[in-house]
Amino acid sequence: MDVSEIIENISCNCIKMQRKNFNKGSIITTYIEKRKQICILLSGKADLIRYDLNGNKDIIESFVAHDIFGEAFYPVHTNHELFVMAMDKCEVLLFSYDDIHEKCKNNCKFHATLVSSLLELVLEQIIHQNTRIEILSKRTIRDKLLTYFSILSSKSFNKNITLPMSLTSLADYLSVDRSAMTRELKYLVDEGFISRNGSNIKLLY
Amino acid sequence: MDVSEIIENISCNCIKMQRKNFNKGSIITTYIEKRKQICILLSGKADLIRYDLNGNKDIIESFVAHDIFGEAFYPVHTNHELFVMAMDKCEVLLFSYDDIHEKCKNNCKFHATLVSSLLELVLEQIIHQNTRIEILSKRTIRDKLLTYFSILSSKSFNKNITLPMSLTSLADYLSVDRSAMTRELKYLVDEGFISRNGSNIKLLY
DNA sequence: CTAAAAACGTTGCATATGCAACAGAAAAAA
DNA sequence: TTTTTTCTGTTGCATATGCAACGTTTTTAG
Repeated sequence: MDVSEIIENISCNCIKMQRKNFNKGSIITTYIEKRKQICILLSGKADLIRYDLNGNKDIIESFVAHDIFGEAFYPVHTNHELFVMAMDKCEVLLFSYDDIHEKCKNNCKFHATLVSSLLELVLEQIIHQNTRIEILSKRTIRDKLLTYFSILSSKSFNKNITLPMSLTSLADYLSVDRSAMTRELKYLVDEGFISRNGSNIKLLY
Repeated sequence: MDVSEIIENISCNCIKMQRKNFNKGSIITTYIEKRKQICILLSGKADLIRYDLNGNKDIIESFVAHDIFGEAFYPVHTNHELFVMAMDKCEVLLFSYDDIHEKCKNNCKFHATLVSSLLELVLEQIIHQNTRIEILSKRTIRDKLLTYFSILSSKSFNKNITLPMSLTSLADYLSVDRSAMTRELKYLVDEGFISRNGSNIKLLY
């Protein structure tokens, strides 16, 4: 079962699922006091955001269709306020992990397959996170960029890649200063590691 | 069902599971060509290791009992060699995600509960990773340390914390230079943010 | 179309941090 | 025990990078 089938089977009466629509800019959920909530983004784009102690906005994660998120994925003692904001018109499936985890009274087929497809979605999520960790654990902007590029490149089997986000967002994703990143991009071009035309980048190594 | 129950029920005949023992220093698995492998560490300690292009050893993750790992959690196009090495005597459960994911022919109870408890293990894993990402995305050593400390502190509800690993390992976990980290620790003491006695640290803020 | 907002490219400067090297302390192995 | 290995604390130095500031270009909204 894939996500679309989950939606079709939403009628299952042992699990309380909500399907909601959100307009751009509205809050889909906050990570406060809904410990077991899980959300699946059916369509649209949404960001997991925090304002840190200095008041700076951090985009912690960006979600697209079929991504899974929710307070269930965060430690109990999350000391700063996290919330997910719709960056576009969004359609979201919301439910509680408790409902999934408890044994289904009706032993319904839907329940079992839902758990199974959830597991699959979550595995996807882990892969994303491992990728992110791999990049973030590089110590220089250069290494972060090159690692990011080579992951993009190996995904598409192509030395020519197109950045899927703005440079501003990329800097945020890599957790580096935007201007420092631009500078490093220039160096990479100057030293012949890459060529670049806007967001089209060619790996020359 | 928790992990120990999984082990007891290993007799399930629809899923091929192996239970193996490893001595300190031996390779538990490599992340090459076993795309769907999942491992559960039943006891012991193990590290996910890579030698990067410069020949430097990277400890990407450290696993303890009940942690879950395997190539299934990594992107298909992992261009560097990853392997898991036992850091102690280890007991490991190995199986393939394919076996889990395919519909069980016998519709056995074990299969369903295994998927369910796997989901739980994987959720734990995601929480760990989110924590790691939160720390790694801080831009200074100071912020990484303080974030790490405050997470430790909120877990134990105590301003006095004991580092659960050596400073050398911590520097690796935070992806920073060890000597630079020691220096920053000293600054934090000097400026009155923390007091420290070996690996016992008291948060003064 | 026009106005507003966001993204981009650039630069000077201060400093945080990686790196190398070393010696002493602590822990592990023999 | 003794020996060996790992961990720790420190420092000098070069440089990578955050930060602030600015004008220009591109995108979005009205």
